[in-house]
Amino acid sequence: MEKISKKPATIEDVAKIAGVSIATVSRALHFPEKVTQSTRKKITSAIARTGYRANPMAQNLRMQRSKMVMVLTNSISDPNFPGILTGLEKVANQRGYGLLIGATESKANLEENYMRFLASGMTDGLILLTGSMPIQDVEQGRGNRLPPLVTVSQPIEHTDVSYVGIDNINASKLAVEYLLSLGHKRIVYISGPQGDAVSELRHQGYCAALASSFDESYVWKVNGNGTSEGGRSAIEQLFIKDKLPTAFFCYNDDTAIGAISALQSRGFNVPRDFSVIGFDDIPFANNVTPALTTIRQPRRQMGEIAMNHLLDNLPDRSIPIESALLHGDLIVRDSCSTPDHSKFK
Amino acid sequence: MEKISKKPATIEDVAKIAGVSIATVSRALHFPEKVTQSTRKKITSAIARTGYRANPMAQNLRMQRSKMVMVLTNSISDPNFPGILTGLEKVANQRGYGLLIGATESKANLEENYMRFLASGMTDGLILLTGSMPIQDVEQGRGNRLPPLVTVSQPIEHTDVSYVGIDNINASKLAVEYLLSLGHKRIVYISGPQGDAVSELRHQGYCAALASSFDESYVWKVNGNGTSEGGRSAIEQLFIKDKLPTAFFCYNDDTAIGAISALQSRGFNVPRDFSVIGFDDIPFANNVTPALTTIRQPRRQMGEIAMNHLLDNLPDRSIPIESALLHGDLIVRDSCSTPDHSKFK
DNA sequence: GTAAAAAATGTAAACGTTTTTATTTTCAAT
DNA sequence: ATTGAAAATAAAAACGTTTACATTTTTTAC
Repeated sequence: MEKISKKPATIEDVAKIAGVSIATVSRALHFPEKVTQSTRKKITSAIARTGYRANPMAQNLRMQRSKMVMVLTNSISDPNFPGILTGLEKVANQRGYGLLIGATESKANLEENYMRFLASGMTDGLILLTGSMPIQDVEQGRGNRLPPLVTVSQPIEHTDVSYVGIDNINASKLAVEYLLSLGHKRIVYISGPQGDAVSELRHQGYCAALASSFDESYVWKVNGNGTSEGGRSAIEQLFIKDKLPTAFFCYNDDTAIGAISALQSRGFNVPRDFSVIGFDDIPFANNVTPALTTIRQPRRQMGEIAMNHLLDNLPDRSIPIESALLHGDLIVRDSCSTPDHSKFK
Repeated sequence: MEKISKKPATIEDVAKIAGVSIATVSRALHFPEKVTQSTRKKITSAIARTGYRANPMAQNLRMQRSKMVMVLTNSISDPNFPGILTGLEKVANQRGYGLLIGATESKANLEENYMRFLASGMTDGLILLTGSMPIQDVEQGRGNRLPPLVTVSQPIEHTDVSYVGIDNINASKLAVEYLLSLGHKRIVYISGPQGDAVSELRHQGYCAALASSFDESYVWKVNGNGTSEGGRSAIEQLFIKDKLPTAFFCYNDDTAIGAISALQSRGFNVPRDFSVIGFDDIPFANNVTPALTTIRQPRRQMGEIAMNHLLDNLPDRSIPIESALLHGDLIVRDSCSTPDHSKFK
């Protein structure tokens, strides 16, 4: 039995046992080539004997860093969040960083809390999923600015920060073109929340796809809010009109699922009577009936790219503002088919 | 304009401006009553002028703590995870702690990584969702044991640690009794993964409910694996037999959804032909057709209780081992009805 | 064998706090 | 006024590292 001390071993204990100075121990750990083989051997055996682990707090204080990255989201329950987080976590862990998570619930006071946290230097970097730049505490111009950051999924308007996400315009175009290729002519876009930047982009893609086939009179938008409830009420809203579309392109899968549910409770069959296409490919898209045709977001990959990008640029804060636009794949399942022209007109 | 220095202000800057020693500044911050009103005023104004924020790294080093809690899960994509995490995060944030997340993906090497991290003192506490005690590095009896921990959702066998979860036995009993009350007699339990402790408990609850009505000959278990695929294949497996049940009590909602999907593709209607009840009340349980009758786990609340319990006992490590068993509520939706005795027998 | 250069190691100064101990100031009681 | 206690403050010692600088040891070249 070694000496049974309650306190964990320090670098000093190791140095004493190895018969060298603490500086040499530190060097042996960080620059093994700068230390003679023989002393290196003594040190490693001393480390083994003591079970020494460098105290990260002391390291962080000395090196003015934290080895922590914070990821800030509006809601942990966002269906896209787990996938992205998985990617973020994987590379953070690989590269020796801890991943802190924060949820603002879109509340200003919570966001402020996290800003304090970030400004205090407790994090080396920030991954933003909130879609908006956090309020900067203007009073404190001093040194407590935000750390280097990368935004993911939700672009931030008119700001010069790195962004990782998918090419919403082209992905949406892909979806709508698929509907067109099935023969649909009257396609409604059920939007996300009002003013949502991503919803706007997806609408643009929708328009672009229609533009190459028809004229403007075909673009047709109904407001949702990003939830299944929103999709449901969009359908209700639409059924007041006399003219109906044959297909729906939805802001996201939740919306699509709500829309399908509303159509079904009105006695319609999807995809026979109406085609519905979603966006995101959330885990449940495949478990819903009919299985949802949708656009897949490579969530995990987005997380990995974002974290790598952030970490790459941590040492020298010379972050080259850069956007990675991944492309979304069309996942064909069972919620779309050719329109039944005989039925509606 | 104040002096525009790049570095954030330290306690020393504040002390200098206020004309006192750094000790007094520290005291003014932590024990305001121990400092004269007049000097307190000088100090607070100096703090305001400099925009001083205590450096948490230095505090942590000095105070031998980290103000961090790690939550370790097998998979971030577990449908129960976001809810629990939301609760954990909320109170951690409220109480000034950072929440680190780690995903083991059930891989030993990753788990080892996190163990190193934990042992290094980078975390003051641990929330375990993995359902198993992490492998302790036996070589290092020294000081790097695990921090205080609380397990959530997944109980850990024969170990004396605090646990927060729901009363699986009684909740399952509730579910099965509901089926019995509808008139079902032949009820199958579709289990979770082999050897899963929670699945075992739910099976016990199932048995208990049957025991009060019938004899043992009615208990009837089919193996799933906790995924919708598992639920699907359990159904297939069952249909080889000549005798069929009228209702299914499933280990979890994923399993139930798979089972329903399998029944539907065989042309049956749920709940007319078969009743299916799930467990968890995952977010999608309400969006599936038919909307799933299930047992709700108060995930958020579980997270809150667990984190409060952990944090309460951090100062003095006198953790009283304590289990909080919440009760699960039956959420009646559309996947169960009275059995159609005329049809099957 | 010696001087110079190179390599290895040691010393000590940070990093920014909290807290123990020592000192000064205030105040009450004589 | 003087003493003693109490209250407020200051000085200094941690906490455990990394690293610039100083010193010693080894190697190289003559």
